[in-house]
Amino acid sequence: MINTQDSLRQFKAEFFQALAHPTRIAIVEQLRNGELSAGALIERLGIEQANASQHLAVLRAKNIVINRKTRNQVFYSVRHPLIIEVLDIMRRYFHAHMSEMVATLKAIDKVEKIRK
Amino acid sequence: MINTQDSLRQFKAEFFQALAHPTRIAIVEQLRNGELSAGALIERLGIEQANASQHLAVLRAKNIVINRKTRNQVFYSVRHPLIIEVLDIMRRYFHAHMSEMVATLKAIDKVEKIRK
DNA sequence: CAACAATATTCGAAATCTCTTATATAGTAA
DNA sequence: TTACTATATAAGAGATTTCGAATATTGTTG
Repeated sequence: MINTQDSLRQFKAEFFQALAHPTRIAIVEQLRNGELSAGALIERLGIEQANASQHLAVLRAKNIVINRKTRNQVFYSVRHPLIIEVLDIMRRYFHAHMSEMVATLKAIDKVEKIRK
Repeated sequence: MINTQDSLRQFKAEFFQALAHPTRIAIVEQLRNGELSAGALIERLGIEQANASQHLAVLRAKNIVINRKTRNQVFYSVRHPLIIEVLDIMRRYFHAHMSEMVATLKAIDKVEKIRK
């Protein structure tokens, strides 16, 4: 038996899966300030053309990016501003996380010094 | 050459990966209002004990949940409130997404009707 | 101690993901 | 048409994820 809750979780899981790769996160971040062509993305990220195209296909499949074809170029952009918002929260989370990790390392260091 | 940007993206990707499964999202959602024992989670989610334990291990490894052992039980809780915040944004994103999907379906439906 | 309860870990098979290489498609220009 | 540019897709190998079954660990109780 499948309910709305399950569908919602499935949806969220697929969304997270789509962003669960450094290259795809880099793509979305590059598109933060507006659209870029596939070629521009490839140049900025310094990755293989086929690889970039595959990652873009993943992001497209999950509706995280949309594309617009003009002449023989394809321009990509982030489909919804909330996606950028999620990444921003992640940055805050990362910083909070990092602070804690640094604090923990300092504490360990202190203990090490006392031991000597 | 590895820089902070890359580490940050790696970190974000691993975080997303950790949440990229319906069961793990369900776990975090169950822990939204406070800690629960592993047993309580298993009961609420209706999944295999070993499976739950494996998913909890993934969430632990990425510091998304923390645990506290008391007697012969283990109580889990979400480590950082920003994680809940991310899921909340996801809910908003989902709803925005759904509205668009419904709108699209209605539009298609309208076209279908006009055709007949 | 033995038996039990709660949870974690290991193992192996199936599914999924990621990368590189090769090829296909579509638009443009000569 | 042929050649070229930009992008997408297919195919296959290797890595990772996921699950259930079995087993291990740890704390409790009699």
